[in-house]
Amino acid sequence: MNYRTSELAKLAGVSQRTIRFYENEGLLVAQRDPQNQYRYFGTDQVDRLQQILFYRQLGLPISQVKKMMLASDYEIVATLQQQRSALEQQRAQLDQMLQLIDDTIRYQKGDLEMTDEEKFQAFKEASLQENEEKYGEEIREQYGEEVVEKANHQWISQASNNFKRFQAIENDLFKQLAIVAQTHDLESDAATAVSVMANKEDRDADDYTYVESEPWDNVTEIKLYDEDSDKLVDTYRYDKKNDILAKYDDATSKFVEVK
Amino acid sequence: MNYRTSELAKLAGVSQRTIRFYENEGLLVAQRDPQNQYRYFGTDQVDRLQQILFYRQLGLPISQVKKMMLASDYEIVATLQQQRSALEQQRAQLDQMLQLIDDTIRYQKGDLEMTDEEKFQAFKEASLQENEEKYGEEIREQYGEEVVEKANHQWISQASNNFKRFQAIENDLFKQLAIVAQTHDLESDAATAVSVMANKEDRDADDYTYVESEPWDNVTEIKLYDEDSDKLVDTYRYDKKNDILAKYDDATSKFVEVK
DNA sequence: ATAAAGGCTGACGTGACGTCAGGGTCAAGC
DNA sequence: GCTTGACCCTGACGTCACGTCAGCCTTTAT
Repeated sequence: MNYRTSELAKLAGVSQRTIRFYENEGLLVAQRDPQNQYRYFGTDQVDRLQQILFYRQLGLPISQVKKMMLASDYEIVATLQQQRSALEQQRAQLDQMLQLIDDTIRYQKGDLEMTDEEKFQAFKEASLQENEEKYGEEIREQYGEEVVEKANHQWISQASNNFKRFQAIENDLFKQLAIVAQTHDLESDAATAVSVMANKEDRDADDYTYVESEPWDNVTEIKLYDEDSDKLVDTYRYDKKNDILAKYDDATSKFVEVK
Repeated sequence: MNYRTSELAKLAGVSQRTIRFYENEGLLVAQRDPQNQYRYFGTDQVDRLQQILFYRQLGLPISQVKKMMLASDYEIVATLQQQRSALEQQRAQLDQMLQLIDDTIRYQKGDLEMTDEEKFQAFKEASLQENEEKYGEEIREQYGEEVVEKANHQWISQASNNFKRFQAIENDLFKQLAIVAQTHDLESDAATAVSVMANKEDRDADDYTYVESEPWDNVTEIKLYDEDSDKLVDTYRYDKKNDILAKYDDATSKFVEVK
């Protein structure tokens, strides 16, 4: 059974360009129709392509894949193990980034119950300690004191920067949200404001409320109540992942995207 | 305090190229010495650079970073949330890869304890067409939950491929090349055979030999020796990319295209 | 016979820089 | 004053794994 470029591409779920690229690189071998230069791939090439995609999936660069296709079992396992530890390292880095974002976002939560000084101190200490406990030893062993000190310094500095920024939020965000709730003006700026607020805990105010949500929840429901009657006015859903704000429409009983 | 390019670079732990790149992109602003065009960065730019690197560390592309530097606090937090879920997705993918590698290594290690005959049995039973019918559809799908099965299949598949190649050599190509070497008939079919053989390791035979070559080498040199005298008879060069077979001409000391 | 569909080969684009090459500038030592 | 070496600058090309044309030829369907 012979496949043409497009067929093999469809079979493997990759683009034709990818097939031709692999063939050019020597990873796949095609027979050519002498008449029109069309490529024809045999069944063996289907397996080969599978093999290639398998290695690519693991994040190996093409150059490595080439070697893998010729390597002995032993070499293959060795490379896989190497790749494993590389991926593990990447995962640790991702965890660190997630922490960084969470810390940055969560910072707003405990905000209100502390004085500015306390907040800053707590943030500073917590972050540093966490980082130290988690990664301090490893990093120190690997890179030495200086780099760690420098990293810590940068962290504090960064925290300070972020803190300053959130101070700005502190000063006017709540006011803005109050305005949003009153005017029901949920266009661009307001929508964004709501999305920010959506990360807060349950809160009561005269004229609005919103459900609790963690930073990692992808969809948040926000309910707006009338100032006096305490009656539900509107329900919104914010999809953080796709940055879509939708409003509940009573008529159709569905959520309709806002703006 | 003003920093020069190299100083700022050292301070932030990035390359000079990075600094200049950011300045070109408008992310950093430098004053220039009118005499020599040297860049000078103020302390505000140090903060800015830190901010940039913070966002870059979170994996945001430069285009996003640009927006972030101008965005309101609300928009910044919203973006951070989006980025968080993106990073989480990446982490899930990494976990999947790690699992995939682990399973593969486990399989491979178990595989090593199998005798060659057992291996042979494993793929002998399943013909290629069967494999294709069985797994052809699955190929189209993204690697999902049946990742392990597929990985295992691929290992068998690879073993099968190796075996088939070996079989092909023994049964057909080797003899073909022998014929080629004897008759010196290097027309199309022969050329193809040679090109296939060129992908194999060094081998000795009575009447031919060929140099080692990787599949991605574009030009392969093939040397043919006399059966008895072991004397070099001809040297060929096969250009895979352009599918040109050339023969070394002693008279002109050049390679001349065959056919 | 014509049009649509599909194949081919270049060749440029992507992102965030790394890495020259070629040339000007500056401080120090002779 | 001159050389040396350490800096600085600006293009411009290289990286990686393809995506995306553009231009042209062939096959297939109507």
